[in-house]
Amino acid sequence: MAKGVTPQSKDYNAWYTDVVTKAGLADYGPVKGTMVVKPYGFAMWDLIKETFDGMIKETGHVNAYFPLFIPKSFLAREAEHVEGFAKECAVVTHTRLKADAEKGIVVDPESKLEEEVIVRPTSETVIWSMYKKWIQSYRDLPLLINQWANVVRWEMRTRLFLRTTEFLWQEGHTAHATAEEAEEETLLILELYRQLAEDYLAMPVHTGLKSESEKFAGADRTYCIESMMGDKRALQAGTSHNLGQNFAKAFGVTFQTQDNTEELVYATSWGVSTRLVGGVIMTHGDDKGLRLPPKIAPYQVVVIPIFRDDEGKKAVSDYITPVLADLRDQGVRIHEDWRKGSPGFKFNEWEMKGVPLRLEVGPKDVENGNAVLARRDNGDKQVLKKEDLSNQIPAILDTIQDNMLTQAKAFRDANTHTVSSYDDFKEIVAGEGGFIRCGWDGTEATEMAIKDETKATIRVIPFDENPKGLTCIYSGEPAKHEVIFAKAY
RNA sequence: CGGGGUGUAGCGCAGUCCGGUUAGCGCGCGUCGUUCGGGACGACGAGGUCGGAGGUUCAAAUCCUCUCACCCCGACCA
Repeated sequence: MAKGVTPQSKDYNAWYTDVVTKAGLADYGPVKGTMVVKPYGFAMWDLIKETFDGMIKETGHVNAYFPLFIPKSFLAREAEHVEGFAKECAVVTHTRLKADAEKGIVVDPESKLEEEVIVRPTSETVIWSMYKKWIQSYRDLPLLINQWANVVRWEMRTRLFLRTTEFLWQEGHTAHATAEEAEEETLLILELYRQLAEDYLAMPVHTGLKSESEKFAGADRTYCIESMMGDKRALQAGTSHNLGQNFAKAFGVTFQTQDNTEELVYATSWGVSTRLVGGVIMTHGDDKGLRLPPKIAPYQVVVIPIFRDDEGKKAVSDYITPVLADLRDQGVRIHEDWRKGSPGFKFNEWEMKGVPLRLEVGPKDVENGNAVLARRDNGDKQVLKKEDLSNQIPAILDTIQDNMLTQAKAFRDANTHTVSSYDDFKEIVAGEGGFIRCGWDGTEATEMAIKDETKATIRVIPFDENPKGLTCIYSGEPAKHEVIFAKAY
């Protein structure tokens, strides 16, 4: 592994790419814009997945799987939806290749499909085509299905984890008898996303509503969790959509009510993706590399044994193994690095990989009944008695988890500005950056004008807004909403 | 799709302007030895269709033509 990463202050984008590749999270795939998630990165995704999967199951959702391929015509059923996704769809037009003397291998023109098939950019359309078959009566509702899947959006500019041509996510698709229930579901999921982000990823988020121009194509309303990265730009980390009756209309999904009338079904959809991994990297990372919150760290503790020869190695092993067994019994994820090589090298490597706690065990410790524990979140190093390790370490991991959220929140708050003049607004966006809270008159014209002039967009209309007495930052009209502007990923 | 750039060992690069021994360097990799509490060192070694095709020439990584790929910057996006 090459030494170090590009410092954040020098080039944040280079820092990000360095961390992702050097910490062994992901690599570039052979097709432009594709990503190979390497084992260490996938372990993070697995933990995120397990966590959220548990949350949705506790709230009555079930998993299923719908096909990757969708008839092209389905996409066009919902007008806004097609407009939103048509430009980035991969299309399957043929079903086989054949050998060619000159070019080696070519698409067999004989195999052209009657109806072309698209690779799902999201699954609303296939799912609602099926829901039409499955829903007849109010007794079939609510239908609360989720799937863990890959989707393809042919983006022009890609970045590992943040925006790749193919990515992994979960997409929930629910059907309800009433508008109220659908809204309740949308907000329930948003709350689960907030918990996932804050309680597990230690990533503080604003919750709220997207503006019309930023909402999902085909939704009535899009709610989101929005967070601040280390370069003060915003990351949309999860979205929960109230789809109203739009997809029910498009696919003719109706149900019979208790009093025997026919009504259109209400829908929601919601998703979080591998982008969350990128969010964790950019929320917590520093110039030494990754810093992982314990709850989603593949390894919560890395053990660096220090020894000279086989005899010393055995002494350390005999000394520490029972302690590690005890910790593992408590559910602590531990990695032991018994490789040959200098401890200093290993320290740096595991710091790069963001392991929350490092346990150093060497001859001095064996002699004195100690071990050295170093925290990744704040660099603290302390000597602990061997007997204290197995009860102290889980507690310290909790402390680290809390501290990382606190740090991230403090950073976000320190870089959030409340402004009342457009000059100040522009100065902040062009200069130090960060989130800007201000009044907005609620018009798309204002939103677009600000975007054109500054590149900042409305990230969220937060639930905790207080527009009373505010005027629009741009038009000077009375503010309809207090919103958060920022440059976004 | 516009503008800019780069393709030479696993990675990062030099060499190309001005053609000429066996194509180099750093990191990494392998073996052996000494090291080992904050990125150790030595010795030996493996590894190349110089992005691809065609051309000029006694001779091409180097010159010419064509082509492919990727990266960066702009218009779209979880």
